[in-house]
Amino acid sequence: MFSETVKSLRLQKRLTLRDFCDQAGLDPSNWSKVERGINPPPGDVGVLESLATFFGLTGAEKLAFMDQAALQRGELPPDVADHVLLQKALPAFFRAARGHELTEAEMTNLAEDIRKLHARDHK
Amino acid sequence: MFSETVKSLRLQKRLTLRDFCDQAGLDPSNWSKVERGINPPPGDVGVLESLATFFGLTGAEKLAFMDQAALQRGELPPDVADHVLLQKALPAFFRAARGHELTEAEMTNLAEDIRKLHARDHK
DNA sequence: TTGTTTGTGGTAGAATATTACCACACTTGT
DNA sequence: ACAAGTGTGGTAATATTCTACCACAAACAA
Repeated sequence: MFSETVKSLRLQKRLTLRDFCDQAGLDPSNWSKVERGINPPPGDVGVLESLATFFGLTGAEKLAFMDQAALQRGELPPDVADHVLLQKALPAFFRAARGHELTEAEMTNLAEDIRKLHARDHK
Repeated sequence: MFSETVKSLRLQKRLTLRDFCDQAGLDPSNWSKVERGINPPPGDVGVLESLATFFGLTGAEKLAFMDQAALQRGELPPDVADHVLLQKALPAFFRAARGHELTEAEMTNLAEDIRKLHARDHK
């Protein structure tokens, strides 16, 4: 997820791994492993933000980027982690989905339904 | 969440903190902080499982217990963490809820709606 | 071949996070 | 007052995670 994303973003900029790391202030060896999912994404939010800036990500794109990093680390995004009410909904969400074999399309639909539900509840 | 849960479970068994820790093989000082949310819940799954067993939790109760521990640590439950398809839905879920002030009741409804949606999609 | 550039593996060191130890204050009971 | 039991604060020790360094192999070029 995060690994594929950062690699593809780097390649879009036509940068070699070393050049990219030079410009972004990262260690090439470590980053090579990050891009392959061997090492975890950086945990430091500052590093992630500078990466997002480097790639020109803003708004929703940037948020998704940060979320991907957290999720690949097996963590909750920081703003979710201290969103008390949202956290209360998460166990129910896990319960609903756990143990089911869902196709990717079904999952996408479910996610979209959630969004719509939310919009309806708050119109 | 986890902190309140374990404290209330211990009190239900009418155990002092020290007695409980003796029986469960935990350090009283650390556990005191865990019950107050100062120290994080144990990260070791084995420890959590033996706690669940000690409290007589099984099935859904046990899962919820494990989820609470992970969430209070700001982590995803391990089985969720490597549930690829579920992970794909999470960013959408975060996006849907982020930045909104939801009442607890609304959150509960949302969670319930998710459950129903899921059931419908798979009937 | 020789030199460069690319990505990668292994691992030591640093940085963090977790746990355990010890001493203390506060109660309660004798 | 004393003793025993309760929970807690501070911090040292430990364990874990993360990062950076170095050397290497493959591909490519001169």
